[in-house]
Amino acid sequence: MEIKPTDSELEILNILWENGPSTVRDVHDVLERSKDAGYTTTLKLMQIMHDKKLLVRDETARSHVYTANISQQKTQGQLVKKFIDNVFNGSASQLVMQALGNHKANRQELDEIKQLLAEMEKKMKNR
Amino acid sequence: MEIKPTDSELEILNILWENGPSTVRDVHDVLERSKDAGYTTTLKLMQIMHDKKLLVRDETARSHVYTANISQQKTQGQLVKKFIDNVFNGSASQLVMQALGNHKANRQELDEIKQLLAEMEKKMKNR
DNA sequence: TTTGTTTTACGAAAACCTTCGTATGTTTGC
DNA sequence: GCAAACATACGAAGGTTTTCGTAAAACAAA
Repeated sequence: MEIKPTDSELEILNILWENGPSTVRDVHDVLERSKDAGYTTTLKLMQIMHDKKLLVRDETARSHVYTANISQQKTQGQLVKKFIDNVFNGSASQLVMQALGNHKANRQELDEIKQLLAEMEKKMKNR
Repeated sequence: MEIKPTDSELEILNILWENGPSTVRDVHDVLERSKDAGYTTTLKLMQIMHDKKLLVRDETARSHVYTANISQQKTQGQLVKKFIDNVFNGSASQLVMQALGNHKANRQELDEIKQLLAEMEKKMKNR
């Protein structure tokens, strides 16, 4: 099952993942803070995402309540995989180098990454 | 200066970065191995990329010779930045975790990343 | 020279994404 | 009840990307 949300769709998915089930109005209010778009634009986008099964909705109330129908984890995973293939010819570590090199991570983030690396090393030895 | 090649354009850029200056025929032959597209499609794409200044070309010979006009480094950097913003709300380390978690890097790659991490830590302390 | 191959240029169709206007129906508050 | 506010549905315009057919020019070989 291929997942490839567009940039606009990703914006909406991010809001839904963050805030949980929301109406078009809810999403639009968040979107409006960073973007300039009409209400019906957001509505239309979410309707199309519903058609594409990216969202499910509860039509009980007049204001439909939308929920993301794909997990953030899985979506990010697929997008990263595709990105690595397209941009780094399949080399994950090259992507990591780029990401770490250009963006300064803070102490906590560095510690988390170090820990992950340590775990990966352990797994490699145990084989 | 905003750079945002499409996926198709990126395929061509990757070939040019890999192989150096090439004719449309050269690029198309490579492309054909992994994709199914007509020659004029590749031609048109490269002409458009030329219009967009993504490529430069030498028209001396009948078969024009195209060269990438943006560096792989810089392009990857911009794409990673945009990707992190869109998909991981700006958190580079989250991307790193995803990339490292799902794709298994080999020993050498792990070492390179460890070294990079060490350097970043050193820089943090010296401040 | 003539025929066939290769190349560029160009137009246009098809698909997709984004945006918005308008119609229509529902709800709320006075 | 009625006007104002709010919601959905829908069509269509405008933009971009991808694809391909066709024409014209350059070249190669017989």
